[in-house]
Amino acid sequence: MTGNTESAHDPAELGELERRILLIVWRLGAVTAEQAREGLDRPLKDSTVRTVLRRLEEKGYLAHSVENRTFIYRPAESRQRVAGRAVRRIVDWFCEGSVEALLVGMVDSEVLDRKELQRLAERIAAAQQVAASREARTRSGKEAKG
Amino acid sequence: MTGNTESAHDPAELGELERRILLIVWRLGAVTAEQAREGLDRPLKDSTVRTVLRRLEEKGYLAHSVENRTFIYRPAESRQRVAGRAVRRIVDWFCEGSVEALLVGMVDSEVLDRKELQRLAERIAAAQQVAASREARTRSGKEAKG
DNA sequence: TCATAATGTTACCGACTGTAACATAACTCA
DNA sequence: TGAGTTATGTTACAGTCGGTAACATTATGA
Repeated sequence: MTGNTESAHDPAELGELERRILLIVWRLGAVTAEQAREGLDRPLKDSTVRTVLRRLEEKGYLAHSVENRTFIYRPAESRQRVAGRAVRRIVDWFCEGSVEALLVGMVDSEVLDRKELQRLAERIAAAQQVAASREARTRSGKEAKG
Repeated sequence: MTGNTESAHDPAELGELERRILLIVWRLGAVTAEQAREGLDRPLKDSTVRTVLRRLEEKGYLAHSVENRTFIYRPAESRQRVAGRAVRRIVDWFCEGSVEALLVGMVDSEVLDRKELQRLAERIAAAQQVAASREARTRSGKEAKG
């Protein structure tokens, strides 16, 4: 392949098992390899699960701490944040950056129906409140961060 | 053919070159292998491009017709439709089916900012008009079709 | 020190993608 | 009609990634 410089991580790059395990971590908040293993429907070897957890950490989805010699994995990012980036990428790839075009397309392809749109509009109104207050808070309190 | 009528493919499964070529087809509407090749920034062999076009057709993104012995590739689905399905999948995977949760997450992760949300809300209003009239049209005029 | 419980390391296989060479068929024109 | 041109058909190979796991090593506690 030709040298690909960009792209930190990308949910699309996740395999099925990786995704399932990631979901488990999101659901439980913090897990040991053993707990993750138990959360699966299939019986997989301990080393398999650990490998996947490690890969997820390498990819930036998880972080771990050590507690009494045992790795505790936690999400490095929220589900929504990851999903949001994934959507952003799709928009960039397929809609030339226009979120609106995407939404229109979703309606057009009946991925979204009117009812959902209605609720969406309401949610957006609410989200705008959130965004506004977040912005304010960010400006006042989070200056330290770059 | 894989007699699978729906949800067979997934934009995330596209490689870089595949995606680029698909975008070219979407942009031009209909292309020959040669035209697609010319649309690329890199100089690739004709057979390479044809292979990718064929794979895209196998995956359901493109369809072709023959015109004077020459294959003309056209999109099998609109960009937006594909993007919409991709988003739907992300929502299903990462937000447990809640589009609203996704939107909120996008705001939360600053993938969407307030300005975009504003425009989005406007667009949604417009899209609702479209959806409404589409529905009406569908009910009244398209009855004849099976 | 030995058993136990963790983690570390390494590997293999299959699928997918990028990339292309080589083979074949059909059309055109002299 | 035969050859050149132009298109498609077939096949392949190497690199990467994800699923899966065995085996090695280290630390802990009795």
